[in-house]
Amino acid sequence: MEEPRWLDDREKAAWIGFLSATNLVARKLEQQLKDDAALSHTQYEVMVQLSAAPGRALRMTELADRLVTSKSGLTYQVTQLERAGLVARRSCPSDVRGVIAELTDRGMEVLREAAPGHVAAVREALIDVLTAEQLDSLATGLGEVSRRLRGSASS
Amino acid sequence: MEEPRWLDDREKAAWIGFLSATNLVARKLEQQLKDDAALSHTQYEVMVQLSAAPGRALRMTELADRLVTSKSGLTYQVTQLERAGLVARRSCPSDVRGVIAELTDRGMEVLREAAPGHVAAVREALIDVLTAEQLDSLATGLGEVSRRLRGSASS
DNA sequence: TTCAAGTGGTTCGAATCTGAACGACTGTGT
DNA sequence: ACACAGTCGTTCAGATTCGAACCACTTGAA
Repeated sequence: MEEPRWLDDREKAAWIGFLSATNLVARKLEQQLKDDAALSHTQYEVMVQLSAAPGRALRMTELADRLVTSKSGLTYQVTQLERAGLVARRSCPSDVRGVIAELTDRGMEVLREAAPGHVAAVREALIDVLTAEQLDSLATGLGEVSRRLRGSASS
Repeated sequence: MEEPRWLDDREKAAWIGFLSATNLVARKLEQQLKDDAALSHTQYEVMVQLSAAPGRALRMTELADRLVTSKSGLTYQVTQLERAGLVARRSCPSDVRGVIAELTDRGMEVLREAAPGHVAAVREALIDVLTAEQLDSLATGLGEVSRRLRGSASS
């Protein structure tokens, strides 16, 4: 049994900062969206992805990958958004099994109304707190972290 | 209605990196702990906090604050850990209302067994991917983010 | 002392998430 | 053509989360 390499002080500080910032920011944004737009963060992210996609539409699996969520979780959320009239399901022309989620006009409108407040909250909680160097480090470092972690996903 | 300050490219990269790294790392560690130690990440964190506290014990509220979770969520998890014999509830001497969660010997043992694998996973997913500068930026920047966000919490 | 306001933890119901199982279909190799 | 492994999205049961309501107790002020 090898003695594990424990985290030194610098590493521990980074890890604790990451852990708590992660939770606190998520919690903050969740609340902001719930209060100001009656949306969960997941729902908001679904809509953002769709709005940026060609034809405002994406396959379910593609969407699940981008959101880093399970397929079943996405099914649930898309159903909720569909009930609210913000997203519509279409069947995929090239694959009968496939389902395409499409942002409706109403969804686009809701997103446009929600976006400014959400961006402001993101700035307040995270972006505007960091220096330019810290921003670059975050982008580069966490970008690399994400790249490596993608490609070991499942269901 | 003011035109909101949208995120520029650097900011957007940082935000997207943060978002996806957050989800991917959480998912990875959740799975590692489930597979290797049959613990959820929340449960593991409860035990880590307790193990580092004087007397291996903390008040419920204090614990909830440290974990950035709701009081009811903590009640649930502590109950689970109690059933598993890893944590015990004691009543608080100085406040009859209070409840103190204490790590049992068995809990300490389980934690000791789980820790090496978990630290290794944390290294692999995050710490060892970053350069020394990025680590410092993370620690400093996200530390500040956390500090600011604490102090607007609720139950 | 006494009262009002606040705190600590639990309980409850509702929402959400996950993995496994499923049914339907695709695509490849033979 | 044909099997057969893989993919797509859904459904299901179970686990977890949250906030609101609640009760018991504490605290501070009158």
